[in-house]
Amino acid sequence: MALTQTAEYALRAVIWLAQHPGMPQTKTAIGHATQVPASYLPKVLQPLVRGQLIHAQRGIGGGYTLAKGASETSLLDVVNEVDPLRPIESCPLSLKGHGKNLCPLHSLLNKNILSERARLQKTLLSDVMRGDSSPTPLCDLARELQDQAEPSVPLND
Amino acid sequence: MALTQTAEYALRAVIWLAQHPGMPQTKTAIGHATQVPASYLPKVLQPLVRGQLIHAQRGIGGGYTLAKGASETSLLDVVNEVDPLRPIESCPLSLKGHGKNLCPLHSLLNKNILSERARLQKTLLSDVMRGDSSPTPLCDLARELQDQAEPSVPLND
DNA sequence: CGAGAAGAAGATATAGATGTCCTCTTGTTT
DNA sequence: AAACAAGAGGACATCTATATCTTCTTCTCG
Repeated sequence: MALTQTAEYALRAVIWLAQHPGMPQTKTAIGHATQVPASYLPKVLQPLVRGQLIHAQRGIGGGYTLAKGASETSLLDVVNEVDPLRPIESCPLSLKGHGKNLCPLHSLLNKNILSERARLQKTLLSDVMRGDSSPTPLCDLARELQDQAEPSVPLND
Repeated sequence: MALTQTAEYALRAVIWLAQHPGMPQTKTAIGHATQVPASYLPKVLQPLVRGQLIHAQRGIGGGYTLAKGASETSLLDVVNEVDPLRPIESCPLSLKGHGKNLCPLHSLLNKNILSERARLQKTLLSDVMRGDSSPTPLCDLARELQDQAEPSVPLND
């Protein structure tokens, strides 16, 4: 997989937040809607809080909210907080960096990383909130869960 | 990292083999030259043997050799044997596949995977054997080690 | 044919990513 | 101020990728 599981989780959660501006979402709500383990969400989202991408509010009525507008945050911003996507600076084979001279292999691998970064950077949260081709922002399941209203008998946590 | 460590190891080893056609390279030689743990190399290379990309010869004078010509094997062929790079078929959120309808997020992530695949597929071993910009095939260290002739006192395996 | 060199294969260790749980702190509401 | 809801943070469990080691099989050479 290109991204780590944790990065995937962070993206799903933040997209969910973007879809609910001004309405704090608890970890339980987010976890349920995006199929991320609710007990793991604080771990995932905490770097985003530190990075000022989202805001966490304690107390009754609290939860997580997006810190900025959906069109001011790129997917790369999110990914970089939880799982920094670094270009290859120097060949892993040599202890001393080669400076900019990567061997052909690592030069190619680096192109992949750079292109992946570029695509993530170019894409804003607002770009993935509504589908052009597909109708649902995250996926049908999430949408269905949302429509069901809050479950009266919440699953464990 | 985009590729797993194991995939990186496999690529380094196979490139090394491509640089020594017809000369069987032992795991010790490969490991030393490419900075891959020699004790781990059989694990890494075995899928490539099964996939007919390389050939393993036992006995004195044995070792690993490339099965085909350097321009008949792509980097993707190698990567796919040790760490298959699969496109996203269906949204991970939904248990039932959505068919081709990925949500905007996974559609984007999938584009990254496809573009990575395409670049790896387009690149043949012969393309990374000699550098256009950088002079050394793998990296300086590997080249230097090669030039030192076989070490008279081999490091532990 | 016998000895030694080399890969094959499985058991076992280690490290890091992932996930859970419990306690503490913070903030809101009454 | 008291009660409670909610995130913060650390201890701990689990799973997977990575790495090692030992034994077995196969092959080459004398």
